[in-house]
Amino acid sequence: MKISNTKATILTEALELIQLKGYNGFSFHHLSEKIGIKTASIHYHFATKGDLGIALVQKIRAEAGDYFTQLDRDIADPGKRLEKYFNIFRSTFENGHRMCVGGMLALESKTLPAELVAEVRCYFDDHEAWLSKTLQIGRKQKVFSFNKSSREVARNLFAALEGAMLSACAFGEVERFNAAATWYLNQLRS
Amino acid sequence: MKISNTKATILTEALELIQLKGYNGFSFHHLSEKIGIKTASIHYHFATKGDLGIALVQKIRAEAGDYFTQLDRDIADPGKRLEKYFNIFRSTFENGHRMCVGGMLALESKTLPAELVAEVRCYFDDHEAWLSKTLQIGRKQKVFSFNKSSREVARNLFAALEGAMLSACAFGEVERFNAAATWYLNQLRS
DNA sequence: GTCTATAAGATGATAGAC
DNA sequence: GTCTATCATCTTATAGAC
Repeated sequence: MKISNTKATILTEALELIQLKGYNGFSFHHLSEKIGIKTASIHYHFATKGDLGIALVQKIRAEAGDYFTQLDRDIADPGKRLEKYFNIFRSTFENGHRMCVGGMLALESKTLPAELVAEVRCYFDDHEAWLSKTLQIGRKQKVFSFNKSSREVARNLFAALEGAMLSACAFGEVERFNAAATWYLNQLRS
Repeated sequence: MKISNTKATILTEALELIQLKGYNGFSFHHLSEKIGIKTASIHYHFATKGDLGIALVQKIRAEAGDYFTQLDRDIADPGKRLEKYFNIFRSTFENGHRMCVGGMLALESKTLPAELVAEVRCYFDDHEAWLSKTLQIGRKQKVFSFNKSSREVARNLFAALEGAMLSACAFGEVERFNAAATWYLNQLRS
């Protein structure tokens, strides 16, 4: 689907603001100053703040889906594939110490509109489903080794990755993410 | 140190609000309604919202310190000690799906006063230091097994626990915390 | 599509009476 | 210590001109 320039810019800047300050930590005014547009104009594109949040998560979910397809197509080894997947998070943090938007919104769940919460859960589902599939393939190829179901391990791994991002954010240190991610990966390798 | 009744009540209710909605998701008005006191009265006890946050983290740090002492004294086996430590997080979540306050504030760091951020980092340091000590003892007793320094593993483990809480909060499911925590623990056991 | 103007409520904080 | 009253500011959102 084609999205107008302004609409896309709003989503891009809103993403950064949420990753840095959270949904409750940014306002239409912050957005308007970053973009150089009045708050009323933002409301033209997104009726409410909740609508903006929903559109934002839908957009990043679609982008993640495309990236998953790309990883599956371009990288044969499930181990390398997983490493490359980890880079999404690392790059996010390296780009101004941003948090994963899904994890950020997850912690703010109790203050968000229900439809946005639902979208955030779909975000988790997407990642966990891809991880599950990748882990399963890797186990079949003897690249990974684990006892529980791939679905459960995927959940644990994704949770751990979110925690690694949180820890990195707490101190502003990428190294915290890297060390944790490496540890998790080594636990899974055969 | 002795803390007046009202002051203690404010801290107790503020803790719940932050664990549920985050620092930016709660207001003095929310607090005042829960406690049955006017917002002006809260300002008598804590000059600013930041001061309230700082006092709150200092209080829970002190309580955690007491609990660490208690665990070290009462539970001989490092494995059991760690399991019991995990219960802090489990109970927190089971009590109304609350997030760990340290992890919540960590993600809001970029919107918090500097002194509060420093306090949050001390909170992380406290937990990681105790975990490091416990892991080291456990390794000496062949209860745990790991290659890296106990300090690094402690960081990875604490990050993973925060992630497990985040994941549980995302879906409102304790099981997500339990499954992740069990997995982490099994990775460490000899 | 974007603007000005404005509404209506929330928010952190203070002054001064009781 | 707690209250009423009040403040300045911020926040989401709308109406209507351009």
